[in-house]
Amino acid sequence: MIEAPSEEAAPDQYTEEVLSVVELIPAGRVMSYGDIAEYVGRGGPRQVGAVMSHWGGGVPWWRVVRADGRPAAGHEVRALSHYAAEGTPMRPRTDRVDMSQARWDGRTGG
DNA sequence: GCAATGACTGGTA
DNA sequence: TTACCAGCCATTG
Repeated sequence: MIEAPSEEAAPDQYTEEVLSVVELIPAGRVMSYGDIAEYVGRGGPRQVGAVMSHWGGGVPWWRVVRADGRPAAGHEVRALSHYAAEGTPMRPRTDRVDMSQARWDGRTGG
């Protein structure tokens, strides 16, 4: 169930798709904007980011990072706290996620 | 239709 | 790692 963080207008089906994917990302794993865009099969990474910017407040947005492993702009510190709490594979000496391990393929392992 | 903007992506320096 | 450029898709003015 996706609900708005405030009395804003209801999201479109595309928005529900994106938010739904973000919600099913397991802890300790992440997905890039481009991956989600392909997962839903609609729009592109910019559209996913746009949806997150408006409705990301109701989903584990920190599990959505850029292709480089960097978290959302303006929320890096917030994301870092979650990564440490979920045991997300991070790169040493950097505040970025190890996409080589943290990148979720949309499957729980099988 | 054109120009500007955006929680993006890949290549090059 | 950071900075610049070109490409991509949709929204807004």
